[in-house]
Amino acid sequence: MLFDVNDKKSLKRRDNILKALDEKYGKEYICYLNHKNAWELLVATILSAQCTDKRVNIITKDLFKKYDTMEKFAGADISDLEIDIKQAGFYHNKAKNIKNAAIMLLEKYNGEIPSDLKELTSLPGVGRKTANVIRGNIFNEPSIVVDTHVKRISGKLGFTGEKDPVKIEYDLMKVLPKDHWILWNIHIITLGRSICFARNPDCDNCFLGNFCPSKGK
DNA sequence: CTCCCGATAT
DNA sequence: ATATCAGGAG
Repeated sequence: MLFDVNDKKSLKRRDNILKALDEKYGKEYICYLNHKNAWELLVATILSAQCTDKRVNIITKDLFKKYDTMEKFAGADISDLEIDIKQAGFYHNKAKNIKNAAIMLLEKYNGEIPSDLKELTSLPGVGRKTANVIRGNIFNEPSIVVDTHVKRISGKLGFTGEKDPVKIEYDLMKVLPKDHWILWNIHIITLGRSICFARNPDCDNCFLGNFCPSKGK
């Protein structure tokens, strides 16, 4: 049961889902990663790859005290930084990427975080998902973040049949009204962590009910 | 497609 | 033991 932009029932079902999400979770652009500025959000988002945001917030609490400027990350001893972020997993890559991203930002961007997708993804460790988090959260640019929850649940809801995150992003751009692009990720993460679990979705207690074609599966 | 990788829940 | 977690790069 795939979404069809020319089908009134599809549009109605989409609107019902968006309305239910808005009423349940609100329309505020909340962020689950603790940060005080754009750079800290970038670091936290790099760390969040294949790691819970809860764990990231534990790590960054001390990390952002020890490295309180971009310059300190740029000059960090890589072995020390690896230990500081080890609990996030993939720590060799992440430590190197965070340090090199800081260096590149200071050299090429005067220490400012760019808003352009190409410029953001040119930074080491920053892919499309991380770049869109920054664009949406820091610059308020309509952008769809396709993470593991959006990938899984957008498929369940019949909003995409794709598996490639970029194709999913383009499908969702057609399905979702632009004022819900940023909200979609926030709402779907909240839903995915509380009801629509990856392992064992709690369909019986899901407020989307029959709006979801995958109910009970 | 594979590798990177620790912490937690089931 | 295994699946999963705000993915990215080679």
